[in-house]
Amino acid sequence: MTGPQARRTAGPERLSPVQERGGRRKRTVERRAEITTSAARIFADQGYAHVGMRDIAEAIGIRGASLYHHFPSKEEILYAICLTVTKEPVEENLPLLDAAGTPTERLTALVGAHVRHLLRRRTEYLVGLHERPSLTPEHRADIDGHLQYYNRRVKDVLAAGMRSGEFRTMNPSLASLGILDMLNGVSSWIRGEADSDADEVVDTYVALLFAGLRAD
Amino acid sequence: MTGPQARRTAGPERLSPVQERGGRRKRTVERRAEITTSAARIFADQGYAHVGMRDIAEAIGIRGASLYHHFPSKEEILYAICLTVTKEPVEENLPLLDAAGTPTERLTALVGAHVRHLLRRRTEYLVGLHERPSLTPEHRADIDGHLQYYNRRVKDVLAAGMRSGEFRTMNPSLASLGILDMLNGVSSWIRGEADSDADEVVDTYVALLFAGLRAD
DNA sequence: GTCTATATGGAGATAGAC
DNA sequence: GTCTATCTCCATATAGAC
Repeated sequence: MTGPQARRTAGPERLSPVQERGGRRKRTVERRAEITTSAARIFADQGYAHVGMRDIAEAIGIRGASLYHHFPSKEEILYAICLTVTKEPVEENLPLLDAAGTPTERLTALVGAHVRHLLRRRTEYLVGLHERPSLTPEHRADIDGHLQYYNRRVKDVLAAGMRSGEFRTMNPSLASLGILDMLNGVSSWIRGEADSDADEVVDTYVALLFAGLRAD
Repeated sequence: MTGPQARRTAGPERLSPVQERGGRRKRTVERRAEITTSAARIFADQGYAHVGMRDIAEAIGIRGASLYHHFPSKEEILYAICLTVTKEPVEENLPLLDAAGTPTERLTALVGAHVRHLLRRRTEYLVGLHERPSLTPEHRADIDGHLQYYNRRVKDVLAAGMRSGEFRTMNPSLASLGILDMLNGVSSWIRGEADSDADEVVDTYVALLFAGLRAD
C-alpha cells in the first residue's frame, strides 16, 4: 500500500511444486485440496464467519499462520470452495446438454449428473450455495456468473422442448429456477455419498419433474 | 452464574408496553419489529456473522448498546427472524391442509400460501433458511422442529393422494423435500413483494409439480 | 429507552526464524 | 512448509448516567 509497487505483482512466486522425494512436508497442491476439503466441512457445520483460521489449521494438524503459505486470506479459501460447486458443474455437467438426444433425454442426464456431483461435493455445496455474501464483490460476481450460466443453459433446453411440443408450455425461466433449487436443496438433507444413494433421489425427482404428481 | 438464582427467572420483566401518549421513545413492541426487520435486511446482504450490533443499531438510528434493552443478545435477534419463517408458516399455511378438498386442491392452496408468505417475508426467509448454524443448539433444535413438522405435513398429504390413486406413486418423503426446496428457493431470486408478483411463480410451479414437464 | 464509556476477548494477518 | 510470537483491530456485551 505504501510502496511504489503492488506486492502481488512483483514476480513469479516460485512455489516449488515438489519437495525432495518422500519429503515429510506435503506438496503444495495436496495441501490446498486438504485445506479446502477440511474448511468446507467446518464452514458447513459452524458457518463461515464463526470459523477461525486456527480452527481450519488445527483440523489438519498445522498452525494458523501456516495457512497463509497456501492461501492469501480466509476469503480465498471460501472462493476455492465456491468454484468447485459452480465452475466444476459447468464444465462437467453441461456437456450433457450438448449431446445427442431429445430434450427429455438430455435433461434427464443432467439431473442425474447434477445430483451425483452434488453428492460427491456435498459439504462444498452446503457452503458454496449459502456463504456467497461473504465473498469479495469480484469473487461474488464470478461465482454468480457461473450459476447464472448454468441456469441459462437449463432454461434453454426447457425452451427447446417447449418449442418442439415435447414439453408443456410454461415460463421456462421460472421452471429452470425451480428445478435447480429443487436439485441443489438435496445438499442440505442427503445422507451418504455413494452414487447408489443418489439413485433413489434421481428416480423420484425425474418422475416428479417430467410426469408430475397427478396420476395418469 | 455465580449467584444463587438464575437471572432470567427472578420474576416478571415488567416491560411497560406503552410509554405516555405520543412519547418520543418508541414502544418496545414496535422497536422489536423494527430491529428484526432491519437486521434481516442487513444479515441477508452481508451474512449474519459479519454484521455487528452497531450496524443493526445505526440502521434504525440508535446506538449499539441500546439494542440490549430489546434483545439480550445478537443471537436472539436471529432466533426471532428464524421464527417468522418457520413457526409462522406452520400456523398460517398448514391449516389449509386440514380444509375440505382433495389432496390436489389442498396442496395447491398450500403452494400459493407458501409463496405469498415467502414474498411478504422475503429477507427473513433468506436469513432464516441459511443462518441456522449460528443459532444456539436449543434454538436450532426448536427451529428445525418447526421445519420438520411442516415437511411431515406435506409428506402426509402427498401420501394420502398416492393412496387414493390421485397422485402417482413415488417416494413421498423425497417428493416433499424436493417440493419444499423448490418453494423456499424462490426467496433467493424473486423480485417485488406484491401478491401479484407471486402469481406467475405459483402458476408455473403448480403446473410443473402437478402436470410435469411432459406434454400430454 | 437511549446514551457514553469501557471491559474483555477474539479474529485475521504479518515478521522472521528454522 | 511450518513454526512462534505478535500486531492491530473490531466484536459482543456490560455499567451506570440521564
